[in-house]
Amino acid sequence: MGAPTSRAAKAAETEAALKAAARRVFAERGYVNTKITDITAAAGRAAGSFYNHFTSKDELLAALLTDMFAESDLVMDDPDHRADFSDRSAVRWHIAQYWTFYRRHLPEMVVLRQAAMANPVFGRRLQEMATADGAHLIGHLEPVCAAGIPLPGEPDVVASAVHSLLGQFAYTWLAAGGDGTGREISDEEAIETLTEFVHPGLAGTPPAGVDQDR
Amino acid sequence: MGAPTSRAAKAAETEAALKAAARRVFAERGYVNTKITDITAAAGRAAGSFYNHFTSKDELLAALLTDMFAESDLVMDDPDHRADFSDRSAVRWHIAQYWTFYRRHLPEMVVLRQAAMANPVFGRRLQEMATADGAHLIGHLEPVCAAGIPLPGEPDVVASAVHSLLGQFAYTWLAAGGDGTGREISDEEAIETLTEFVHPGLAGTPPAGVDQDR
DNA sequence: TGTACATCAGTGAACGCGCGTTCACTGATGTAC
DNA sequence: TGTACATCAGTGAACGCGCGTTCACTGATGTAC
Repeated sequence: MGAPTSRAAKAAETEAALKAAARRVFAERGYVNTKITDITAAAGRAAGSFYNHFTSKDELLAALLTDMFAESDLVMDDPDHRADFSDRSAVRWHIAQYWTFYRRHLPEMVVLRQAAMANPVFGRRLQEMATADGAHLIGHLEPVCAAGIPLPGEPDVVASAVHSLLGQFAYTWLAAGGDGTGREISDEEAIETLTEFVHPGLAGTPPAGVDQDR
Repeated sequence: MGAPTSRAAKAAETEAALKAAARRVFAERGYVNTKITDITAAAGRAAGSFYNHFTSKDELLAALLTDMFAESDLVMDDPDHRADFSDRSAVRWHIAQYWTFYRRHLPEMVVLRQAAMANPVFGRRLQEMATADGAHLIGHLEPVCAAGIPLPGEPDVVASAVHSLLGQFAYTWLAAGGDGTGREISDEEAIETLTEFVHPGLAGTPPAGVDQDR
């Protein structure tokens, strides 16, 4: 920020301004409705400036995604990361990570979803994300299987179900304005409800509060 | 079909041909990537013909949705429709209905999703669908609550979670080509896994196969 | 340190492609007498 | 039943808007001597 001196610094600043502006404008109007001049205008630059940094809107999005994935790799290295999904707090931790990650990267997540529908390249990108999350999840389901607890189905299908639930639920409440009744949801309530909903099905335990000796 | 005689019949046939062509082309290229001339070409008509029947692509989509919702109202009147979600087969029936409906109306469901992201009118339409499904679901959760079984959260949030799961899972496997591993899924496996995943969390019962007296 | 030239980020008016939309025309169906 | 005219679905070439993209230009930063 401020007044950059060197050329490289000025260029970097403009590029960052374009990215930041794109995140804001994407969040407001969505990907397809955003014109390149909307981005440059929001960044306070001339239209032509865009092409000094990106060849297209798609490439700008790809750059935003690269930034995002770099961060997501860091999250997975957190020492609180525990493996056994029969442990409720391990499930909760993962759900909380997903939820807060989604919130932090709302523009990217929403736009990726949108771009995936129009452009196969981003479609594959989104699918790869799902595959990676799935593989990770399947790893955590191993201890459950090993304990002889029956899953609701094949591990990969169960993983995809969990991923579907988290992804769409987060999109609905964080991006699409909820269920249409005007209700809002707190992070706490979202994470708690999802945990309570997912955990019994995965860990083979009855939901909290159900009488177990009858 | 064949050679229509009256003007009205000919017009109706063209309109039907445009709708049918739109469904096909939408399914192939998606909504935003489909040009009006793609639709007319697929229907074997001239470009100008389109405007005798619809003022825009959006209006054509609205017409397709109207047809679809008319059918969805019928489905709900099925006599097999049972209310108590502590009954596993009632849950399964609803999931099966949703799944097969999604499959039958794949083009509409996919396109609505896509259009909802670019056009607030369709965004509201999709939200209304979710609200209606939610209200319906909440009705079925009443008996569960009445039996003193704790739900994973507030009924409206739980309803939205179920809706999220079904909607995204169906989209993933029916429209987006699965989880990226090339795996396919049968109707039977999808419905069974979803039921097994959802039912324990809703009905307060442990998943099938878990030893209950320990 | 100073001067002359080169380079490069940024500018914004202008260009041009793609696609939605129009409209004069055609030929078939409907109506009047 | 026949003729003359009106209506209307469909046609497709042409028009024009919107927006992505270019490019000659500006002024500041960097380099050579």
